[in-house]
Parts: sequence; structure tokens; C-alpha cells
Amino acid sequence: MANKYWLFKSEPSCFSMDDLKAMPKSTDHWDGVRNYQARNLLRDDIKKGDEVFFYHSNAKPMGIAGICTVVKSGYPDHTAQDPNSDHPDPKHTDDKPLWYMVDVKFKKKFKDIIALKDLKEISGLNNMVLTQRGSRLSVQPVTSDEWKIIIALTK
DNA sequence: GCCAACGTTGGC
DNA sequence: GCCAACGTTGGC
Repeated sequence: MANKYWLFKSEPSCFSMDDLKAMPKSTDHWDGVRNYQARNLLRDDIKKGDEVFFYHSNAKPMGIAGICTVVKSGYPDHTAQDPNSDHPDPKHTDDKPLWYMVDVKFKKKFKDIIALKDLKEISGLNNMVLTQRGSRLSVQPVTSDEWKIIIALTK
């Protein structure tokens, strides 16, 4: 099965690409997702070996900062059980996990952030989830064509 | 800081 | 099951 491509959003003031790089082994779990559509992707579709664009939202500049790699497929997001975490949810239990996360490892930071503004001007990316008006999904699929177009921008 | 778009909640 | 109200996301 070929690897797939994804895009994860984060507000860098909360967790940035540099923060991921600074973690032990440059690896961390992508916790705190509390949206069902994103949860389904984390639980069912995002697998070890997949590659992920790390997107900085609500930031200057706003755009794709680099690439990380999935090193562990979906498993229950135990931070939901920690009342002191940012996103506790009493409906999440050991028996019936509700929320999921994956582990990602820093791979590469782009020399320059690829700005959302620029992505929106590329015709091949017109149908990308990220460039859709009102798109809020924080974990989203990227097609291999979209991935190639964006990678080519960094060369 | 504003506000449009979206997802979720809860009354009925 | 509908939908208004509400809270959040995230670009601008």
C-alpha cells in the first residue's frame, strides 16, 4: 500500500514546526483533535510512513512550514482523559475511546514558508481542501498531485 | 479585532 | 428530526 499524504494545521503560537523539531527524537503525538471528520482520518486512514505537510494557521506568515512523517498510526488520544489537558472530554474512556491521534516526526523545514496566498493562485490546487473557502478541517487529505505541485515549489 | 463559515448542542 | 443558538476556527 502506497503512502498517503496529509496536511495538519497548528497555530504556531501553540505548537510550531520548530517545537516539533525540539521534541525528543523530534517526535510528538498529534493530540487534541476534537472534530469527528479529522478523528476518522486519524483513526482509520493515516498510517505509519505517510507524509504530512505542517501548516501554520493564524500566523505570520501563514502557510506550509515543512514536512513531517507519521511514525505511529492512529491510537487513542489519552490526553482527553487528563482534566488538565487543553481538550479534556469525559466521554472518552479506556473502554470506549472517542478521540485519536498519531505520532509524527520532524522531517524537513522549508527554507521559506509556502504562503496560503500563493497556494490559492495555483490552478492545480483549486480543489485542494486547504484552499477552499471556509475550510476549517485541521487534519485533511492531500492528493499525490497536490503534494508534487507543492514540493516542486520548494525546489 | 472582526466576522464568515462551520460544527455542535439542545429545546421542541 | 429539525433548526436556532451558540462556540470555535482561522483568514483577513
